[in-house]
Amino acid sequence: MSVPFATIEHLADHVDETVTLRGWLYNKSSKGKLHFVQLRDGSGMVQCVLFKKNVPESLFDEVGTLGQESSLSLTGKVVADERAPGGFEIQVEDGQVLQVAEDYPITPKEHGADFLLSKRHLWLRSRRPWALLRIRDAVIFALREFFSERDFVCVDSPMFTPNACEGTSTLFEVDYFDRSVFLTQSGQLYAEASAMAHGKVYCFGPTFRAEKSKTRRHLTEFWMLEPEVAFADLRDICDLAEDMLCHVVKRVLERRRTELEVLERDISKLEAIQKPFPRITYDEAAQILLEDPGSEFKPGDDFGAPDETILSNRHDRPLMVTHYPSEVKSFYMKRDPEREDRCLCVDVLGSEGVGELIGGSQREDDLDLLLERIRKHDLPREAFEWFLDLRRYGTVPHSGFGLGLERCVGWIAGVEHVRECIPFPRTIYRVDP
RNA sequence: UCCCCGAUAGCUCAGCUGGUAGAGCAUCCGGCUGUUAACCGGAUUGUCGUAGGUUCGAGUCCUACUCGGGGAGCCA
Repeated sequence: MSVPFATIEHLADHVDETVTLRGWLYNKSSKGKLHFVQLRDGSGMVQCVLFKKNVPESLFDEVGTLGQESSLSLTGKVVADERAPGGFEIQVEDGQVLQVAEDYPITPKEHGADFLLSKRHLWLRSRRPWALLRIRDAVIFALREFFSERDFVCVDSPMFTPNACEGTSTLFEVDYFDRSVFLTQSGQLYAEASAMAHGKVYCFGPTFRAEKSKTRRHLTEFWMLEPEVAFADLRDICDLAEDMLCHVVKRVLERRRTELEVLERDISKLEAIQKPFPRITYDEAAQILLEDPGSEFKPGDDFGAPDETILSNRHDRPLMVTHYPSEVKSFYMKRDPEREDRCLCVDVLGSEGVGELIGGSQREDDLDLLLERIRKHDLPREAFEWFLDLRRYGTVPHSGFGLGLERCVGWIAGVEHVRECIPFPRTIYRVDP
């Protein structure tokens, strides 16, 4: 008689049945003639109980010597037991050890960030990274679902680009046959081209910044989702960002409860993420900061990270700040027709003081104005000719934004550092493993 | 590029005004039929980041360097 395989995630469907689980030994404690094995199989973790009198003696002895992360399969009856973490346990009858692992470096005790990152290929197996990357998966799925339901087409932008989108200091240069090209730092310009073909598009892929940033909010390689919508104005794009964030949070709450609990996330903070998000202008935000003794903000400046924290901490949901001074923003953003020194842009600051999650704008759709800005910013016009074509042939008002995936995951999961929100983080001083 | 902090056992750390190195965990041995980071008893564990300097004597003080962490700027 063959025993069916089961996954720990779906054990509730197999109560009082005998199943075989295949996985790794996460932790073990022995009490003489009794072993408790915490088995993980990728889908979850469950306690397996081996009584000496219930299993083959060789298996009992062998399990007694197993080190952390040894691979094995265990067969037994699934029973509900209040004493077991998770509510279920396996009363083991038989099993097989696949490999005896020795001296696994990551113990159940505390470790430092440097050590864990140097062992990232193994650290992925630990509870916290496991939960976090499953939340990341749910965020990605929910984002694609959201845009698909709204008839957006996913049209990805290239990774290799011939030139900078804004300046050249933050680009990684790559040998490309007999010339050099750069790794993209934004898919936006290409997304604008795609939007003129499909109306509503988004691109989603890795993005590279050679900035020497060393903060909890920065990676040199991160994932960015960038929708671009023809005929949309600033207000449309703000509405879109708001709906998108609400959808993603709702889905994570539905599908990743267990993982949020592993991270000890305060669920009520996520349940508060509902429409409408507060929207204020740069000038209103500036007024708040000028009255705050904790801020060093000066009128006309962009907001620093501490300023963003002050602003976002005033609300229990994301804050949208619009109409920044044109001077501190990019050349492609459209000016406010009512006030030339302000542009039609929005930054979305996550709640709980996490800072910028989204940056977006209505795009400049007038050829002459765009030419003038390219000149003013000293950008190489030849490189932008294809982009200018979009204004020559049927230009329309259009808008878009960029969402930093890892920042979004960190915000939802309540995790401070973005390096935990991507499987293998790349930072200025770390590209291994 | 700038500012701040750190580097001692496999891991996390302690080591006072300078006097030849310590704990917990991991590992190994023994005990235990309900553990939740199990517990109890025993054992093993070191180029104190590197190179100079001061000193009778440096883990400790000084200088430089290397590596890493946090932050600023910039951004998502």
